[in-house]
Amino acid sequence: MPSSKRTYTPAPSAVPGMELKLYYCGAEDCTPGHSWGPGLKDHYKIHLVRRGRGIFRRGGRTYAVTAGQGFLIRPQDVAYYEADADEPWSYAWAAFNGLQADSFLSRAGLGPESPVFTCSDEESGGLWRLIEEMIGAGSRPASRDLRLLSSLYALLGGLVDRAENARNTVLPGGGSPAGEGYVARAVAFIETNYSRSMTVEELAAELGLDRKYAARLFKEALGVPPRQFLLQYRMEQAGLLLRRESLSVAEVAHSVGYRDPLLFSRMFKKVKGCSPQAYRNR
DNA sequence: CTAAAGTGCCGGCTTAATCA
DNA sequence: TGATTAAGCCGGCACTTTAG
Repeated sequence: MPSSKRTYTPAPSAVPGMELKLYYCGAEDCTPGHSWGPGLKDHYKIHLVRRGRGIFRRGGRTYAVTAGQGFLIRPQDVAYYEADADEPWSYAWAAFNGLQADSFLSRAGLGPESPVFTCSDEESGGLWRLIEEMIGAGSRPASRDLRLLSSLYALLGGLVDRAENARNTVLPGGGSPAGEGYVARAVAFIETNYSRSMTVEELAAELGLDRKYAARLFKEALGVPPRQFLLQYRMEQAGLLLRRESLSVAEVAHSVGYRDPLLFSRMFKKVKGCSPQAYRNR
């Protein structure tokens, strides 16, 4: 009888650990002035501050972070953080990576330009508990991997909910300026749509705002207009892709939303100061 | 070269604060 | 409590600049 070979190859996203994978987690009551960095990591890491305060620096900006807030370090971010000298923070962290990590974080409104988030007491308590669960998962080896992944998904789910709550509570007279929720959504939209030809008009429609008004809020919050931000973001991504020798410049161009490779090269040179080919050769 | 994007100015609308 | 004023939000219009 001829043997019939039967195979099943799951899609990458269905392989446990490819979509989302926990690297490590922990919690610490820091000593005054305790710091890390400046340095970079090859994965995502979320810190959640339970008590005290400190600073987080990334991309030339410094953020004061206090209890109830958290911050995100992204792969290849040059980051630095330091506990306050008088009221050092106690925080918990979860480090992870995976194909879906970036898109989940975008949904949570956490992008390169918005690495700090603020929770209500209730939200913060819930997220803290999840990290405690992760830390405790080691005591049950049989189900450890499943429990860790489950808690990690719940943690990201909690962050997405938090972003949604923040959006709904952003009203005139509320704590933060009305534009911030919109801007976080705009950044998330750009991060998930940069690889195709997208327009600012489309971005504004996504937010339910007039194009000009959306652009104004964007520039006020981030200092650059939306299209400029999109351009820079595309070129950052292109730079990463160019380091992979296997992709041609034309393929990189298409990957970051350019139909015309010549135009891509022109824009790349404008932003990075050298042609894509020269950039790769370095 | 054209369409899209950015910007300044203006004015309508809503909300909040103040006062008679 | 109703009128008045001030401030912020938001979109229209007209114009210039720039990406594609």
